[in-house]
Amino acid sequence: MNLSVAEENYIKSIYKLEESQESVTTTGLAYELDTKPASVTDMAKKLKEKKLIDYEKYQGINLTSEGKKAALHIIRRHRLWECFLVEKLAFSWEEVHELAEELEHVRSEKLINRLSEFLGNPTIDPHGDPIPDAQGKMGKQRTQVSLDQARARRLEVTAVSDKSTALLEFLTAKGIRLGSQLEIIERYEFDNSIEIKIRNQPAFTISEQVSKNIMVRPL
Amino acid sequence: MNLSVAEENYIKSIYKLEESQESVTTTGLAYELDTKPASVTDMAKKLKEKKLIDYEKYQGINLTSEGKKAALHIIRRHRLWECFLVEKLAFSWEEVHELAEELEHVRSEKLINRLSEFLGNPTIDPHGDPIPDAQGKMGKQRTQVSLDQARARRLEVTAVSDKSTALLEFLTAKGIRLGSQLEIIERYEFDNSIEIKIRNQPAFTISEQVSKNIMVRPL
DNA sequence: AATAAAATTTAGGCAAATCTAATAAATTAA
DNA sequence: TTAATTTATTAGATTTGCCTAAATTTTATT
Repeated sequence: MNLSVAEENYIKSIYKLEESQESVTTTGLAYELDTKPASVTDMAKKLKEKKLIDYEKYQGINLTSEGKKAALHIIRRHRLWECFLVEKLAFSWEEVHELAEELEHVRSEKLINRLSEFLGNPTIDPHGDPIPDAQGKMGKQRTQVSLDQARARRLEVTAVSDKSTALLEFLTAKGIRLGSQLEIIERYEFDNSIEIKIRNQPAFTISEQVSKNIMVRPL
Repeated sequence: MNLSVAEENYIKSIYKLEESQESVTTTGLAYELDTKPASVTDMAKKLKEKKLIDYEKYQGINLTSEGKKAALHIIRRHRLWECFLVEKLAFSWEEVHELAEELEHVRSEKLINRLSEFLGNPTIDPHGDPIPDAQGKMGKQRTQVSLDQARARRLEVTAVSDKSTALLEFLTAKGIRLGSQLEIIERYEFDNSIEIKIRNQPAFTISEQVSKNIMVRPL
């Protein structure tokens, strides 16, 4: 199956939305891809034709198993390039997403498998997300919840959902990275902000918007 | 200046043709890009508009100094990726050209400069071609001639002009690579074929078509 | 110099991916 | 359960990059 860059981006976004939400809507996908609903409808017809999605007028969009397989291959490429950029070229985690968005569209099984090998077949990327293997199989996500819903008091950061430079720069500035050990000091019901503390540094407060995007596991 | 992939490929091909020939014609460029003359005319108008080429109807095409600068940046990306593929991912020299054709279109100064550094700032690529530096400056090509025109008897292979898999596989099969030391045994005027010998291996004959594409320097 | 041949350009079209504006369906609210 | 609102789709254009066929210009030949 030969996909255009545009088609690959649609498949990837549909996968991403399916992962978090229940249903993928025309408007939601348009928002995710920074395009217009009319464009999404057009592309939906094409992807249905290629049997990558199930789609009926007004009924929303779902990846077929073939679509899912395609998505996992794209995600594999994306995450392996992110690893390369961070580990070999010393980029920081907030810089790699945009670059990987471009590199992921170079379609060569051999290239990507060699790259994986070169990197020691990593299983998680710089944002804590699992990397599908050559067959598209993804290691179980470690049981993790977002920080705003965590029940334990002492937690370890396992991943970050939002890959925007803005969030990642903020986290870096606050000293939060993968593996950071946090202690919840206080939860403020008014705006759902949380006061947290890392090691023996002074405590600070983060908004709900931020805590929703930090994935953690109890320590 | 933001160039599309198509525009970058045109610029690169024009540069390549200017390097070898004297004038770049519509038909020649169409052949190089595996497209039609009419398409070249269309694109010529666009590139002229962008001040990357000098172009007047029926008068052929020439890169402006800005066009040349753009070409050197693309070539730098191409050749650095080739180095990466060969040195880090263990690809052979006949496999890397096609992959680099795709990777070269990822436009990030930072990425390419980090990559260069990671590779130890190489100055020649796996086919013996010089790599432009970050400013687009290229180290002088070592004085080299193609094998069919070489006057000395003992020669060293410094580069290969044609990057086709077909030629490179042939050379590999014959044991010819960068740095190989050749001895010319005989030249046959009839078809301009040449009998050569490497080290203490048996001599063999290569066609003019092949020898034209092997660059050498006298030993 | 006139004509034939080759090279180049123009005209008109097509496919991909997008857009805006208009329409239709589904959902929510009154 | 109508009406209002939101969501989704269609219709019709646009841009980029390419094409074929026809026309034009340049170059080569007699």
